Amino acid sequence: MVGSYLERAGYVAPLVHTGPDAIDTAHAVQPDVIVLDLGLPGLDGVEVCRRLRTFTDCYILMLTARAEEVDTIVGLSVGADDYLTKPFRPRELVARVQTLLRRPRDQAPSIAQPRTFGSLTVDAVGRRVTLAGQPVGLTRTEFDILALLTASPAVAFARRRIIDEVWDPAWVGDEHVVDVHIAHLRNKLADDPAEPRYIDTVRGVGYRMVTS
Amino acid sequence: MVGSYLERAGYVAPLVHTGPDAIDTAHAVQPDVIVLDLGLPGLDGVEVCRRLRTFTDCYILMLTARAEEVDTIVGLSVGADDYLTKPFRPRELVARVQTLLRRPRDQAPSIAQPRTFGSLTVDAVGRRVTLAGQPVGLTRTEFDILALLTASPAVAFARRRIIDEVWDPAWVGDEHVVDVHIAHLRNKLADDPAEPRYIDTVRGVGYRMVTS
DNA sequence: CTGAACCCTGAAGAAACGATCAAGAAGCCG
DNA sequence: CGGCTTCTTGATCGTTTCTTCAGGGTTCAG
Repeated sequence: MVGSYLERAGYVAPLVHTGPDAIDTAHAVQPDVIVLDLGLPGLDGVEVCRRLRTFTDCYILMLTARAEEVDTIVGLSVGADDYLTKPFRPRELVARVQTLLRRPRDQAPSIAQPRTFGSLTVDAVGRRVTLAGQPVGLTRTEFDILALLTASPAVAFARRRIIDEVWDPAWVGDEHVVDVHIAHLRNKLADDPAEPRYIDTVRGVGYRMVTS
Repeated sequence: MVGSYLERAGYVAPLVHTGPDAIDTAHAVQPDVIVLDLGLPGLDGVEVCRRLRTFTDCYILMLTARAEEVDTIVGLSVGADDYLTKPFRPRELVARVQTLLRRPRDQAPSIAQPRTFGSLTVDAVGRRVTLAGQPVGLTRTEFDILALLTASPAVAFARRRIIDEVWDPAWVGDEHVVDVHIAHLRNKLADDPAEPRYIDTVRGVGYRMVTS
């Protein structure tokens, strides 16, 4: 469906159905735009995107399932230029592609690099955290909070903001859940709240990464 | 809602509510991104977009009602760079804006920068204050007052105004609480009320940043 | 010059806040 | 369906922060 609409709009649109094929084909044809379905079998779509970004700076338009909004945010941070949530209308897709092609090109695509804070390393794409080289086992929520904080280390995040981004804006409940997860995080990172090396408490507001 | 989310994300986001206002404001502030609601009264949103394009090449993100797919196509053809259909989640909007701003631009994006007054630096997003490079530990209220004053250094803020903005318009109590917090602030900033370098007393009114 | 209004500041009680723990609920995996 | 992990709630405790109050200084108008 995607391919036929793009071709009817005048584009040459080779189709592949697996992640490895996508990477091979991208190498071979050097496309201007890649429409990437996150539901691709054989390899995680985000991972495909990251790999594509290692050798091409062409536009990447992601297709995601409506349910996973988090994916879209990750997608954009991983180097995608735009995304569409399913179900979408074919004309929308075509319009997006056209818009992308009207744009000037980015010379330096931003690949989500692992971020380091002292001996702490946060790999947002691989969802891995290491402390002094040792892997740290974090739960999903703990990781997401840490990923959010480390993504913008200069920003003081309000509890509500953390909830909006990590949970869902529609979430209802006590904002201080965040505190508990932060406590667990600090515990696992051997971080003393009174003398924090990683996570700062911003009293009356929320939390922020320590930037010395 | 749109404005508050963008501001929380660190952007300066003036709000206007009619098409003519949008055009005037765009002329005045030369924005990096315009978020344009197609449902704007007073002028057809598409027409507003067309007129904006006559004098600016900033990014335009359109907000449209889900029902009108045609609008989105027209919108893109008329010069919008992206669009979102309502209802959308605030995070989506912020992510889209951020993606737009990651694109190569002629000028640097105007993300809220730390403000400096002599050797005083106020970082509103990170909620950090430094004096001659040294971090200053402010309480929430102290910081909020300073952030308010520095946001509009030319404005003399009445005590009541400060309370409305920093506390809550519903707050009841003695307006002169502000004085106490100002005193603490001045103390921490080594600011002498008789010879203020940062915070001026406006007798009978309130306080204002020193503008030398 | 003088009184009244206004402002500054220190101190102390009151309120708010954050860290932590434990227990129950919910979710996930086999 | 269990067993296990993870999440959420609620309560407690120590600490920080806010507010009030009062005394004393400063400014301004008459």
